[in-house]
Amino acid sequence: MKRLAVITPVCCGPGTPPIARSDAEALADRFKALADPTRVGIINRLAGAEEVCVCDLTAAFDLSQPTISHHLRVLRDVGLVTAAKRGTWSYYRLVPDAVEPLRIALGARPPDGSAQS
Amino acid sequence: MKRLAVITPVCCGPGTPPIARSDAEALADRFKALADPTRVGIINRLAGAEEVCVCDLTAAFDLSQPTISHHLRVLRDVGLVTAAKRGTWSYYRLVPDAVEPLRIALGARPPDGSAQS
DNA sequence: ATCATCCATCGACGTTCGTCGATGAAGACG
DNA sequence: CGTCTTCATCGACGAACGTCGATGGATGAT
Repeated sequence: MKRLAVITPVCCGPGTPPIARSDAEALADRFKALADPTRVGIINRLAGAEEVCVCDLTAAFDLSQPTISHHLRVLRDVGLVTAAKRGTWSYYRLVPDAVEPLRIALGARPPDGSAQS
Repeated sequence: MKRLAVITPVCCGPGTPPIARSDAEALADRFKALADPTRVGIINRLAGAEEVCVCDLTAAFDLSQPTISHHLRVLRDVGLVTAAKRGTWSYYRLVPDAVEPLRIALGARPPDGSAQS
């Protein structure tokens, strides 16, 4: 399991001090979780539906079931997705609060009120 | 050198068809370039200034000069930054158009007119 | 109880990655 | 010219990653 620190200010601006090492690591861990086409595809599917069953993902990706399970674990470990087991099936969904710091790090304005120098 | 295809629609929405494999690969390549704390730090510095000299980066990161040069090459290869050599020095800057598809893939609304189903 | 389905974990494999020291090209300055 | 500085490339090495087949636990159906 990873730490998943709450990433503090994070972004840009001509006068802003450079990012802290620990924040850069936290961001890099999340970006690393997105650094694979299959995981990008999984995230994309999760973004298009409330919830997705693992069985649908194994069907969609032409990879072995353990491989899909592995990718889901990577995404879970950095907090980008959560799993919920109901009956025999596991359902995954996105965690918007984990995605947002990434957008901000890429220069997106925070959606509303947030610390901004 | 990598392909750097123009990433087409890309995002989300309940009825949207899943992302194409090639688009997922193009996105993953860019995310992979961000999947390292040092490169996140470099991008962050580039976001905070018009241009940054390589000499400043080697001074800032406590890594060897070849290592910094390697990280810059990774970022260049995916088109996230560009280099300009003036005299003895090389200056790097961000390429906003390469960063934007990543924001969009993470669910940020495109800033103005863009294809959106 | 038996069997089938869904899915997570394990162990192994080839590949890719991050880092370094060494080297060399290009320009600045005597 | 020769010498320094700046930076990119090369080659090597250990660590991390993506993939798979095999295994096993949980649940549901017969």
